[in-house]
Amino acid sequence: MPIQRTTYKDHVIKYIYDGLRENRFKAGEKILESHLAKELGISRAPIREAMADMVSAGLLKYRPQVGNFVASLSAQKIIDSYVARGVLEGFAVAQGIDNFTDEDLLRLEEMAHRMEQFAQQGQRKALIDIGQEFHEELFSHCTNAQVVHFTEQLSLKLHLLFYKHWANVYTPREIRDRHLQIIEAIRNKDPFKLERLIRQHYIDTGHKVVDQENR
Amino acid sequence: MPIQRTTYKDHVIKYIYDGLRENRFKAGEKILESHLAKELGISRAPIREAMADMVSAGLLKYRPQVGNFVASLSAQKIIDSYVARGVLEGFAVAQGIDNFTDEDLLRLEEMAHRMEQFAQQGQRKALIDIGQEFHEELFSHCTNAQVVHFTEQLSLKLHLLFYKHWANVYTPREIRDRHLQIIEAIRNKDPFKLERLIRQHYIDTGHKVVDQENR
DNA sequence: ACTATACATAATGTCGACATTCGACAATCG
DNA sequence: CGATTGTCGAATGTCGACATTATGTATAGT
Repeated sequence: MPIQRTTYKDHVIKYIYDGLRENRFKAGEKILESHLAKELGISRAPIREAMADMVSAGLLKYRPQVGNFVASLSAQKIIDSYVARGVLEGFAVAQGIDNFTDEDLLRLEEMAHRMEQFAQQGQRKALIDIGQEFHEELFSHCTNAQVVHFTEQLSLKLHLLFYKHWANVYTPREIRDRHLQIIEAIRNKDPFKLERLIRQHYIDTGHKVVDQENR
Repeated sequence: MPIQRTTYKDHVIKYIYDGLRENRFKAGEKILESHLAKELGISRAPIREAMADMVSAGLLKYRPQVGNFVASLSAQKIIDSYVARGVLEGFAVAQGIDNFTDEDLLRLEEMAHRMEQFAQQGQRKALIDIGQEFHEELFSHCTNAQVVHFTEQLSLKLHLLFYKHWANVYTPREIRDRHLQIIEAIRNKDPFKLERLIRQHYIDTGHKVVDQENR
């Protein structure tokens, strides 16, 4: 694997992203280039580039001649993002339905059960990591680069919400069963049902996250 | 409509975009910042920002410490993009199927017939403009901001190919009939068929564009 | 007291220059 | 002669400063 030289921009992106996750940058708040520049001891150039990147990722909002603001995710936008993800992932997985081997399915089943355990034990981070792994495995058979790209873009945005709420949205058994249902649909080689199932799963999750958010 | 102050970056984006359309920038070719800077008589800063934007739009490819290159759209990538667009637009239109009025449908039908005429008369630009209008009308009832965003991003990329090939991909009658089919599915209030229809339409188009490209 | 204008402050947009890194060619060695 | 290493030019990454613009405040006018 070719290592790639890390530039200041990447550090700044990570810095802002972590700040968003830790809620140090609050929704709607303006992020001053000069503040970050002084804070990180670098010039404004790499900071501008980093923020431009995060704007295109949907994490920041940019107003010309004014500056960059933390994107405020309204309930509707959250739902829209989850729906979009469901549409894309539903298609992606259904499209590659014939490429799953029995071993893939066993591995996925094992993950589903481990997720249940972690959820029972309240191990948030482990649960989220396995969840990520599960969906990466699902996606691994998708050959459509464009769909993969969009989905990754969405992941970046939704991961912030995931991290805050996902662990509380479903009971451990629900988590297990929802994932087992998907596996079952793959096993039955029913792409239409599989696509509908995944799409609906994300729609449900979106609504639940919003409910959790308005608390 | 609030006018927004135009900055150098926007001009540069348009400049590069036009260059791509006119094939002055060839696929795989490197675009030098200093070259554009001298050519446009401005500094490198706005040019860097413009190119970063086009990278996130998928029109350029960026290699750290090396520079920006014109994204070379392989046959597979072209197909992938059309498929992705079909998936998104299929969902978007189907989701808003109940919001179409009879007048909307009549207007769409009229467009379909005008498209046939323009195609017969070889009026490429008019044909493409109407086509754009048709799809905007379809999309106008989609309330999912995220889906709309992705689709706009794709439009930017596909429009380049559209502009080169679309007019030659279908016969005038095919153009009319394909669009009338979509209208008919809306009229029948059958969201599942509608979604499949639109998705398949883009998949077909993608393959035909690729065939046209390899000539 | 309220509106409108003018001003002051501060942030963004842009610039030119320097530092670092890449890619190609030349030189060296086996 | 092929491969590796060294060198050099050029392009990107970053910087600090200046120009332009937005926002808030003070002032003037009715």
